[in-house]
Amino acid sequence: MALKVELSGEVISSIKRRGKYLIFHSRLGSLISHLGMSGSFRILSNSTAPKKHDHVDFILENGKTLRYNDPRRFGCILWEKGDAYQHPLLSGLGPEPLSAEFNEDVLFKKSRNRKTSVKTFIMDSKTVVGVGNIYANEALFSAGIHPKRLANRVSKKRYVTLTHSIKQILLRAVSMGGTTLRDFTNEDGKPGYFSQSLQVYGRAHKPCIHCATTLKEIRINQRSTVYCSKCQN
DNA sequence: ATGCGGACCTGTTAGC
DNA sequence: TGCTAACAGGTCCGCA
Repeated sequence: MALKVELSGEVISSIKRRGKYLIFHSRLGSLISHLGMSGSFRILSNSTAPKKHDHVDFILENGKTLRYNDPRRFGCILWEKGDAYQHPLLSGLGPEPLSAEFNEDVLFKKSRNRKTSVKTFIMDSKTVVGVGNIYANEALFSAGIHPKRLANRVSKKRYVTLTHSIKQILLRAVSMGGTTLRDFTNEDGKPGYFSQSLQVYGRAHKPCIHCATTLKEIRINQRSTVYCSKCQN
């Protein structure tokens, strides 16, 4: 039972981001979208023929079309006529990683009753948003913390370091246009260059850049986890 | 409440 | 070279 929304003539008043969700605001309500692992929005001329995995077009009055493409279909587009931030997918999200609300005190406090691994903990969107598998791996290496260490067994001092690492890695990755592993590109169709700066992710069985120990790879929650057994504990 | 495994879907790559 | 299996950047859900 699809929800039908009449958007003809509606004005997109703003486009915001919360975590990895995009929110298109208009007078009637908000469109909430997530790109999943493979989704993209592109601006095209109205006459551009659809290609494989194009799913949604927003025909704009300036002769352009905003087109949503998602091969793997892990992404979504939802309509919320009320307050988008009260939507169940958004209401429980933790702080933005680059905001002042994300700091060592908050992270440490949240960790105290958590018996899961610190990697799972920082990838949990209720803890903090924006830390995906790649950046979790990189941040833990940078902070010298073993990914399987329990969240409640990480000291305050180390959460200070970890908080700093998360912020710094995300800032650097964003400034370099993100991390292209396969086919991700930015709005100009160019790849992100942070993959060239990755220190552990994708480097399993290669030498640690600090101590030359062979990097180990394990699975945590079915996600690839690479770390240095000497530098991280 | 928390933690874990499974699910969603398709394309690419690794391995036989 | 060709087929098959495993794996991939995310995150929600349901069950224990």
